[in-house]
Amino acid sequence: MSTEPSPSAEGDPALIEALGAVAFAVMGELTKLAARNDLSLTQLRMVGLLRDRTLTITELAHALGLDRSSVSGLVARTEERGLVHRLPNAADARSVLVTVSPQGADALRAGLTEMGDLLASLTEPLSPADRGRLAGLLERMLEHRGL
Amino acid sequence: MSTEPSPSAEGDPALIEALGAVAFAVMGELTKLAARNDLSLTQLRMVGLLRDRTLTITELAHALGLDRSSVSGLVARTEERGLVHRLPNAADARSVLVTVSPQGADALRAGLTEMGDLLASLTEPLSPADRGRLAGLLERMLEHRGL
DNA sequence: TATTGTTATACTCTATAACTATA
DNA sequence: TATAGTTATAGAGTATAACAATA
Repeated sequence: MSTEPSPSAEGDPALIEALGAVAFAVMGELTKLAARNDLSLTQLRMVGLLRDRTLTITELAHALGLDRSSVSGLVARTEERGLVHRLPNAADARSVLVTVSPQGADALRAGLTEMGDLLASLTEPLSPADRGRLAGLLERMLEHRGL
Repeated sequence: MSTEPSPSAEGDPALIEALGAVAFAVMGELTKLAARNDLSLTQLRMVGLLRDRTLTITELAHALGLDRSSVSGLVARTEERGLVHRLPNAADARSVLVTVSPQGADALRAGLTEMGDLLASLTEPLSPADRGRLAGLLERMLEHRGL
């Protein structure tokens, strides 16, 4: 091994290729899944984030990695479909609390069920033991990034 | 184990969660990477597909999972930026052959280098042996789907 | 002054439907 | 008739900049 840092550490080309391909495959399937439930992928993500909590526009923007203005429109469109509500924040009159409506919770439940089926089918070629190994490896990657 | 088929085989919830989270993380990073290179993710994907071959609009649409009309506009925008060219197809006057320009090849090279760094950093918490295991598991999932 | 959310604007991506040129 | 590509149209997603209300 070189003693110099490797600015372009190409790593394992096969792994890079596989990670990218799996990411595209999973995202593609998730997008189709959301569309089947008459949602955009971003809307599904947002409803998922709100499943067990209430967030402000700014907090949502941070969690989704989007600009506040993007989230403002996203919430407006999702609210028009009756999946979320905007409530006044008693603690700060400038901000808005976004919550999931009962209808949104139903949509999320349906989406999550489908997602489970989908990802289960993706990992179907693996043995239960290998699935556990895969989960462990992925989780270690995520933990390291604070996810 | 039950003798009945499981219509909603929830599989391993931890694995499902991890797969989704990794897919979002990878896609997010790839999107930012493309943006840094002044490209959309779709444009980067397309240029990548054309790296070592020439494809028609219809073939591109199939490879990208998009409608031909979407690809038509995509190619037009990408051509405006000088990254691809449209050439007549001598074998069939109806169709168009899309190729990467030298400028597109440069952009792709830069993008791929960054992508290598990026995914290498994502898998950095894993030992080389674990990276090999991860690549093997992912590849088995992909092979099973004909990817 | 700083922050929260919204709006105006502009662009990309995507699909459906209708069209043309060619096969 | 069937296929390849384009165009018109529409809607979602996204960002930047400017703004009003509140802190």
